Amino acid sequence: MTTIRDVAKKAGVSVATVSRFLNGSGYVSADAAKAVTEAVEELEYELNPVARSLNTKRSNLIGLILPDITNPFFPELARAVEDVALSYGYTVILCNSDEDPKKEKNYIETLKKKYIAGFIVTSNQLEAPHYANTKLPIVALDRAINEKIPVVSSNNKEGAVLGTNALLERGCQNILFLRGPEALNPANDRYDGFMEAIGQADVNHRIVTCPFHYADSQKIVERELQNDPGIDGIFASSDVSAAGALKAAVLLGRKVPDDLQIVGFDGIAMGEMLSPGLSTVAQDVYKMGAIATRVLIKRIENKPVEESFYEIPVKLVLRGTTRSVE
Amino acid sequence: MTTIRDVAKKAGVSVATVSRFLNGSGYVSADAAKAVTEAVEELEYELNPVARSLNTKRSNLIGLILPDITNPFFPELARAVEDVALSYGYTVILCNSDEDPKKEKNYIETLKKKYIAGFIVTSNQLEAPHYANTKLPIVALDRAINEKIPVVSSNNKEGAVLGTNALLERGCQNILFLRGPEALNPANDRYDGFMEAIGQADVNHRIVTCPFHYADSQKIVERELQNDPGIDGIFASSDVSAAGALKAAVLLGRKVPDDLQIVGFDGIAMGEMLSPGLSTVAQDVYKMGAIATRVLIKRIENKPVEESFYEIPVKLVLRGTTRSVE
DNA sequence: ATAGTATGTGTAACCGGTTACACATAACCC
DNA sequence: GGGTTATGTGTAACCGGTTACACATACTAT
Repeated sequence: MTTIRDVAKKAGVSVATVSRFLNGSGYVSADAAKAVTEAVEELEYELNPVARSLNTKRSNLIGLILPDITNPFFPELARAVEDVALSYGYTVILCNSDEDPKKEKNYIETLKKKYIAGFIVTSNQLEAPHYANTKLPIVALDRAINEKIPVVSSNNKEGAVLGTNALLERGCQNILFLRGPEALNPANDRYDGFMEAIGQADVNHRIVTCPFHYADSQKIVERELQNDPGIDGIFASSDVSAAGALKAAVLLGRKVPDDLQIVGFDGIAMGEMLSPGLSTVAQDVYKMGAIATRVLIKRIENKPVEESFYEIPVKLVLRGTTRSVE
Repeated sequence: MTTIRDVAKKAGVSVATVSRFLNGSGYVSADAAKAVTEAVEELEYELNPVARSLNTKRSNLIGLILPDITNPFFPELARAVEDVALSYGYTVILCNSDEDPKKEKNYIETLKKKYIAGFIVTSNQLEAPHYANTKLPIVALDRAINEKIPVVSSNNKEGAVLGTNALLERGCQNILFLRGPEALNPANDRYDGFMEAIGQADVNHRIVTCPFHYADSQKIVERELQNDPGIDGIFASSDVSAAGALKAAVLLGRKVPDDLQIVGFDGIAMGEMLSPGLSTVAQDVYKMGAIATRVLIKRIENKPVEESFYEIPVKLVLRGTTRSVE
């Protein structure tokens, strides 16, 4: 392996000059620059990032902490993070937290020792003391950790208004709202949006809390549909719940969208594959991940970050579970 | 930050002794061991992995190279890899290759410089010269790179026999087989299995090559169903294709499973959410990932690896797209 | 002419571990 | 008793970079 000393020898300069040239730090004359460039070329020198890390206490590693990559919401996010990270020369470490603060903390400690450059955190934990006192750059998704940590999230409330209105405009008179877990910020924002929109309409509605879990949602909706056969619209706080609702509706013989219309929230790929296709409030997950990563890298590189709160617009995607508006 | 020298001083021994104790290498007396243990405890010393890496030229980083985490097959695999890696003290770096040899190679080179411990490679590229000459431990998924690299794959051929027979036993007389891309080993094995099973039956069949892509599969199947309305069974080489087939069938008004039965291959979570639920030949993706990771870690740690070829059994999962057998 | 600043470079210490080697003592064997 | 081997430890070099500091020269301003 060729080292910086080999390069220095070949170029006839000192290692300090080589290092300065390579890092663009300090003064290097044109002559020296040329000699070093040539030596690097000839020796096919490549800098050893581990050696560098050891004394700069920095690296180009980014930790991506998310609850579970298996949750269909996260792969696209991870993909975005990885794409952007790669384009800036960073490498992504995947950390499934299972929403367990111990696991999160453990990862943070472990990766700190590796001089990790920063973290992107998608966690549902509302309290996160272990993030607060870290000096490391962090960007949060969907959840504010504290004022100093930038947050990227969807415009959840507006999305919920959009989704609710989609059902109202299509004539729903008896709407079931599947509220997400109360511990989740985004779920609460969606709830607020639903309440706002429904408050301005004169229709029946019922609110049920429902985890972002397929089978559970299906069961809950089956029960609700049996209790109240008059339900003609369901707005679910997640696509997975909406898929469960659709399944329940089909099993109970409801005609979707004729007798019952369903709108989900998230915009995961699966929605398109259902029959009928799932109407949903689609988040731009890729964009969220990409922006979060760019902001993180700016912070890592001490470049100015304009804002600390990024709200990504959502988009209503109408497919088969809603009727065309008359 | 406390260093090994602080510990040595506190324990009244040399750094060499501390290092030997910490690594379990060389001789360390009981007295010295005790003194070091106590010093470590008191100083809350934690070894710096970067410094260690620099001269051992090793790390506890594992590279996971896969085509695209967004493909529903991979999240579960990634999850398994991460779980097992974590339990052995390794950390996973996520690499989306897009099946582009340049990207793969780039990742390998980049991570080699970080002294990565090994790679798990899920690639569809049949040729992979850049893996062959690496001295790094590698485990391949679904595809043989060369004789020295262990492979973990599903029992694809047997799975295809299972899936085909499921349709035959349920009375299908005119089966459409959606063959996967010819560049993929697993797809070819599934093709072989289909051919074997169909060869022993006296039914019509037709084979169409079809990418593992939802919308494309849907289009292809729409066309096929229109050309030959007599098709009463579809065996798809992937669940995504099966989902496309199901969508096509629904759009064309075919009754599934009464007039047309469908079986997929993969066992991704989405299959359950479709209506009717997708019958499929399920791979144990988590197990594949877990085994691959364990084998890799054994190789990394120079422990004996029994075999170099692991075939994980598949399981026929019958849901709503097939009838109950009469 | 002279101080002061900008430019340019090299030496050597340092980051925090590992390990080759030298050396010392104890145990074992014939 | 003397040679071998096993046990135990410390010193210092090394992994491959970065950077503080000292020093040298060129340019600018007064």
